[in-house]
Formats: sequence, C-alpha cells, structure tokens
Amino acid sequence: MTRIRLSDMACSIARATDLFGDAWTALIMRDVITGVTRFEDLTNDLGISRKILAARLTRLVEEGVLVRERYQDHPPRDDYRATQKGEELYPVLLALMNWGDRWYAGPTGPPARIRHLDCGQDTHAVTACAHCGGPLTVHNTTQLPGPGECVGPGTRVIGPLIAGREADDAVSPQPE
Amino acid sequence: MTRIRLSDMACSIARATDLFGDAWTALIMRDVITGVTRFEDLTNDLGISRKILAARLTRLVEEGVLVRERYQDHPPRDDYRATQKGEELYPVLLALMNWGDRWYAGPTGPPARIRHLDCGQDTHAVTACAHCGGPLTVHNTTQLPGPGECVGPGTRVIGPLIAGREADDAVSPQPE
DNA sequence: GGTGAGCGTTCCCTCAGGGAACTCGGTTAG
DNA sequence: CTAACCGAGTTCCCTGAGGGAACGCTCACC
Repeated sequence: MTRIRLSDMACSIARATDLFGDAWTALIMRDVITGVTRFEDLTNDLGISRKILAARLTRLVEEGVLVRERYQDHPPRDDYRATQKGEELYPVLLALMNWGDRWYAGPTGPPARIRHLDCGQDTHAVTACAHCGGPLTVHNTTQLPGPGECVGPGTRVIGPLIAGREADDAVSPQPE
Repeated sequence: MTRIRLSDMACSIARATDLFGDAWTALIMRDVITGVTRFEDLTNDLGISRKILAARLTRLVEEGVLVRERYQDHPPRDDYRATQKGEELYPVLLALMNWGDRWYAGPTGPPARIRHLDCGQDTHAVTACAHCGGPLTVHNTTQLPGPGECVGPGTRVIGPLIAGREADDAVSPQPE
C-alpha cells in the first residue's frame, strides 16, 4: 500500500503489484491456499500484527481474492478461503518460491518440495509459452503494446520494448 | 521492508517476498529489465520519490539483483542492469502480469502483449511442471517438507500440506 | 458466573515513505 | 572565467502505515 495509487496505472503489473506488492499479502495468500484459513492461526503462523492482518483480510475480501465463510455455527466462526481469483495467484507464489529456492536455499536444499499429482514427480515450476510450451525468458521475449490503453506514469510494460535494447518490431510491426 | 525481518523465516517465499514484496521493487525490476536503467528515467517513469528509489537501488545492488555500471565516462554516469539473479525474477513479473491481465484488463484488453521469439507467437505465460510440462495449479499439487530445515514463524510452505485439507500423503487423491 | 477460545478493535508510538530543496562532480554556453 | 545545466543522489520535515499490547465481544463449557 503505497501512498501513490499504483492501481491508477494501466499496466497489469502495477495493478497486480498494488495488491500483491505488500510483504504480508503474499504470505497470507500462501497460508490461506495452504489451509491456514483462520484469523488466529494466521496471526500465530505469520507473527503479523492483528491489526494489520484484519486490514489485509478485509482488503483481500473486497478485492474478491478471498471470501469469508462460516465454518461452524455453534460458536459462529468464520474463516477465509481463496476464490478462483485468489487461487490464480498460485503461479505467482510458485515463481517466487522457485526464485527463492534457487538463490537462497541453504546447503541442505530448499525447505519444501512440490509434488505434481498429475505426474507424481517432485518438481518445480517453469514459466512456459502457452503456445509452444518453451520456456519464457528475458532474452527470448519481446513486449509489444497491447490493445488496452496504457497511459500515465509507470506504464512501461515489461520486456525489451524500449531504450537501448531496441526490439521495437519483433516479427511484425505495430498492433493495428 | 516490513519491520519484522521476513528473511529470518526459512521459507523461500518469505525470503523472496522480503525483497520483492515491496510495491516499488517489482516495478523497478520491470523497468530495468525493460531498458529503463537510469536513475532519472526511473523517477520519471515510476513517479517514485528520489529518496526511496536510491534506497531501493542500493538494496537491490546489495542483494545482487542489479549491478551498477558505468555507461559513459566523460560526465561519469552509471546505470543499473539486471544480473542473472535479477533476470530470473522475470517469471515472477510474467505471473503477476498474467494475473493482472486476467482480472483487471479493461474491455479493450490487456495493455501489453508478449511475443515469444522462439515460436513467433503472441502468448502468455503458463506455469508448468518441469517434468511433464503440465500446468501446475492449487489442485494438482501438494507440498512436502524439503531437505532444508524450515523453522520459526511463517515457515508454512505453500500447498495443501496442513490443516483441514490434510493431504499428508501425497500420491493419494485430492481431499474433500 | 467464571473461564476460555476465536475474532477482531483501539490506543500509542516508532519508523518508512512522499515531496521538495539542496549538494556535488562534471560539462557546455557566453 | 563564470554561469547555467545535467544526472545522480542526499537531507529535511511531515504524514501515515505498521508493531505491540490491551481491551471488547460473543458464544460455549464446567
């Protein structure tokens, strides 16, 4: 939550960052997706201030990333579950985890493994092209303006579009 | 930069989040990778306070994510370039962008397209299994403790490891 | 009817962030 | 030679977000 409203920028990264670019939000989403869905458990697990946790949860519910659900009636108790929108943040978490594993794992290795149930293997995430399945890296991609307008400050869009790198037309020129 | 040192947690997500879970850092990395590498250009593009920008850049250089490089001598001028460690944050940016596009693109569509130079297609990122290439989602993955120790608060590791979901043995089918 | 769990809210205080002005080395203009 | 200029920070003051701890509220159990 910066002073300046990042969401005023048209760039999708800025939009996402406005929500997710908070130290706690990523950890909260990790926990909720993981099954730590109750207020008390979240405070204990994260060590976050109750005040901030309440504020973040409210925000995440407003954004439609979490829903508050009653999980028992006798003493009425609610918890927080990820919506589809929330679950789709999983790739972001995997990417962060992957990077953390690569660059910060100790000599004993990463603190967690991911098992892909479809193939049964312990694995890690790769970021691939939706068309050909090949890996997507800084060096084999270019960003082009999309159909949506992107005005205002911070509207740079990632990839070697600008400046010295000059990859201004990749295969075909502009968008219509 | 929270008050509490996230990097004290062993979880890779927490480690990564400690650096990246700052509203500006993601945007700075986007810009630098994109070719906006100079202090002045960054302030203009992001609208970030010069003070904070200087602090972030220093931090990112210390972390080995950026390097400061001289790009001209006559008036000595430096700029900032992504290291390999920095470039490997690209998947995180792509995941954020993808999510932002899916949930916040206006009626006109997303503000940018990504072209994969290897296949020539305009594409988007998918998060796939390094083994079988299938998509990785909340529902088809499980997290297991890894070899590295993971102690202290916030050491939950993402995936249905804990709590109500109880997927304590992996190969067996999904909960509920 | 006292205790305790679960889920917050309130209060106070510190420190990170925004804004704008100032510095400093080096360069071009007059 | 001095003045204006530019890029790249640094310093100063002020606001407001975050941490910590205490308080509140509702229901259940003994």
